[in-house]
Amino acid sequence: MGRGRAPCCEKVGLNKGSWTPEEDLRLMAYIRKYGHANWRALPKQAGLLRCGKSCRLRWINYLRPDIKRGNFSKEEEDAVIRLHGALGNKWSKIASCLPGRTDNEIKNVWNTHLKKRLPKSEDQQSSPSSSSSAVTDRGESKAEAEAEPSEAGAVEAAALDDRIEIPVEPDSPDLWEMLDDDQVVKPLPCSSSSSSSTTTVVLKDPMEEMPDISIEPELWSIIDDDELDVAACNVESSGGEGERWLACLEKELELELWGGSGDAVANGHQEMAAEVVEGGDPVTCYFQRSLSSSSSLAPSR
DNA sequence: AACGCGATCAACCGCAAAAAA
DNA sequence: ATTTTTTGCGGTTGATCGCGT
Repeated sequence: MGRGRAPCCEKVGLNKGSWTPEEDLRLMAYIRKYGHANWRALPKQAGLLRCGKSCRLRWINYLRPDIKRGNFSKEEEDAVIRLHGALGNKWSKIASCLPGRTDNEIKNVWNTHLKKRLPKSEDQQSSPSSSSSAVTDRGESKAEAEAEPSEAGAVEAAALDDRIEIPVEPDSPDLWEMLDDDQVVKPLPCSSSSSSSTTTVVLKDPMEEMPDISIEPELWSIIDDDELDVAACNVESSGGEGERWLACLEKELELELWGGSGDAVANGHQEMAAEVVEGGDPVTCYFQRSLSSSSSLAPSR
């Protein structure tokens, strides 16, 4: 092993600053397909000129599909104030009590709105002694709110009205391996009407919470360069370019991941995994593969 | 219309903790 | 048990926007 602490990434030649739509696309596509087991290796495998740390931050604070966007409600603000009184500047702890809100977002809201709104005396008022009765905006106990997100399933699921239900072959372990925990709400037993050999997995709909992104024409040509058949998406034009792009991404990924039939799709994933190991660009590979198999994957509508 | 200023928020930086070797 | 690597956290910065003068 090397001496001393290695830098988190090779800083030279890496992009900094705001993320471009193409970078977002690459990161989303990669994580949805392969997850984020190793942030350090992720940028290279995803073909991103970014530090792993930067990718992680972008995913957690912006691209994660369960991010709640928009202004904080009064209840959320109250919860932040109470929790800050109990926990102090433990933004990640506070964020864990507010599903869909990130530590960064809460920190910003506190520093820009809530801190100055509080009377000076009230800064000390919400003391940790009140923590036993500290409740979130939904009235759950603090202990409950701090439970693992996956264990707060009922609460989380209640906030997710729109989902994608996808039949998955139970005897395709590689498919299950690729299911990101963040994406899976819960497995559902199949109804009697559906095939007895499949299990339905409920994914959060990433389209639901996505911000509007205006897409430069250049991005389409970039995607075209990767041979993504945009026209095949056939998304209604009323959705706007951002929605069109995201819907296209969603459709492509879902179709490639789940829409194909059985073994062919599973074999494709194994091949792709091998390409990743060999240092290829999985996103580009994905798009290229998508094209080559588009005849069987093309949406019918 | 132009300028200055404050507010907002995404992203970066450095450190510490946790995990792995 | 120690060292190295990776991840996560909190503080801070910088770009952008909107409002007032």
